[in-house]
Amino acid sequence: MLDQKLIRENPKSVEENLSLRGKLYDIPQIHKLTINKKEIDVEISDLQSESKKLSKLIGQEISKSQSNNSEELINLKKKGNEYRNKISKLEERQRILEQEINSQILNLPNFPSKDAPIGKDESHNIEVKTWGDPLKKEDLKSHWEIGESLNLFDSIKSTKISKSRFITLIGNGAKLERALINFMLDMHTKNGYLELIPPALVNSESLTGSGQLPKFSNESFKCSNDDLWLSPTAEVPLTAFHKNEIIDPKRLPIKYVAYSPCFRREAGSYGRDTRGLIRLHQFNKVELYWFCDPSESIEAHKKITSDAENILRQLNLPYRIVDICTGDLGFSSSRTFDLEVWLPSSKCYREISSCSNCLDFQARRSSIRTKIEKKNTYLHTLNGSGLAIGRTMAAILENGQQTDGSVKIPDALVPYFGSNFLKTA
RNA sequence: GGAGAGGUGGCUGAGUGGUCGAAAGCGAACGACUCGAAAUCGUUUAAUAGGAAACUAUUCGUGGGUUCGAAUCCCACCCUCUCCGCCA
Repeated sequence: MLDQKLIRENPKSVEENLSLRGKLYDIPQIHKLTINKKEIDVEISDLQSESKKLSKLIGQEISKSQSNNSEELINLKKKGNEYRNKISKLEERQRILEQEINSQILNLPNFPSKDAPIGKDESHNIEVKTWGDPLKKEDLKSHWEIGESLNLFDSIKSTKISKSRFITLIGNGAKLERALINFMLDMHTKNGYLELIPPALVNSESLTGSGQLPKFSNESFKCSNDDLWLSPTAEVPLTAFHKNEIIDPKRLPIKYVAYSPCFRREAGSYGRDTRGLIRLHQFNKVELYWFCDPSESIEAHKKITSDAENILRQLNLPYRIVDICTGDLGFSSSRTFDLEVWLPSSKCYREISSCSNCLDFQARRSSIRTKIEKKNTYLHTLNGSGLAIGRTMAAILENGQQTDGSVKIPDALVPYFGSNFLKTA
């Protein structure tokens, strides 16, 4: 959430900053509302002050005179009543304005960072680094072909259970999924992250706090009888974990790693990635999350990205890092580095992790602060996948495929998986 | 799901219509004493919004209501605890 005061006092700069995203936002409109509300705030405060003084006076008079319906008292009460009427009328207007302003501000995305490349869409994203040698050969199988031949998962049967875009992992497929989760959690906890397993269902307030609501209600599954949603990413419960808190600066940075299932409706993606493990309504993910001092978030962003990268290196999967341009940035993010893993069958890099610096955007929405020189200050939050499990499995299957149809398991994963190769049973 | 109890500052906990943003204690900070410390004594110690400041307003789970005036009375909701039921 953007700072209401900033919009009131500096609407031009807000508008300029947001325009980098390549969309129009009606800041003058909101600006007018905030000015209007401010006037009413002052007016109400003045009237309340008067009314409070009067009430005290009445109290004093009553205790002095013993009787409580002298003519003087009746007049004073009448005056008090007038105050009350005036105030409640103003408060009504204040409430409406507040709601209007709030709903508009909650729909404004974060400011893009000055360092993010300027551009309209993903074609303007910048590749900043590549690692490893992308496997380029003809006759390479897709991961879903490999999965089928090695009987690792079944999507057809899963449509009976649920619908399309769900998967059932089978035998070694299930075991590989489990191995990947454990491997990643171990790597990150050794590296200073505290492990959390948060609830998979989250309430509306939590989704609003991290930026999924109100704008993207279409992208999450909602429970019909409760104010609960299936969490689309552990970023949501992790942000909400410290909602409405003032965190001792000595505790910062706080670094969490969380395994969680993630649920996404994938509305509007009909026909894309319909096969395999790339785009599912339910997938597992290990998520990294930082709460840090505002002065340290740029460094933290580099660190969280390299912590995610570390997993890809350990697994020996070729990847690249992409600096997301202003027009392609997610709603809550000011700067994002995507990690993209090489998928030989489609001869391209696919996103496997998105590492974002949200600055104080989520912290303000969720009211998470720290003390800096005795002043309460919104801290900064960062998140990054470390990594998406399904896509990692897809990458291992495709990059590790052998001519005999088996798949080589990356060395670092062998202790977790229990053997060097995936073969037909 | 049923019955009961309760939600007050960093914590414990008093407060059932008036000067209560809230006693007392604990904790914390600072000062005195001390070579230093402990103990003791003294002072200070909630947040938010606005304001350069003085100060003003709001906040006793949340939202409404009654009243000149609400932590206190009324209504709705949320949450926690205990007991019963059900259950992995």
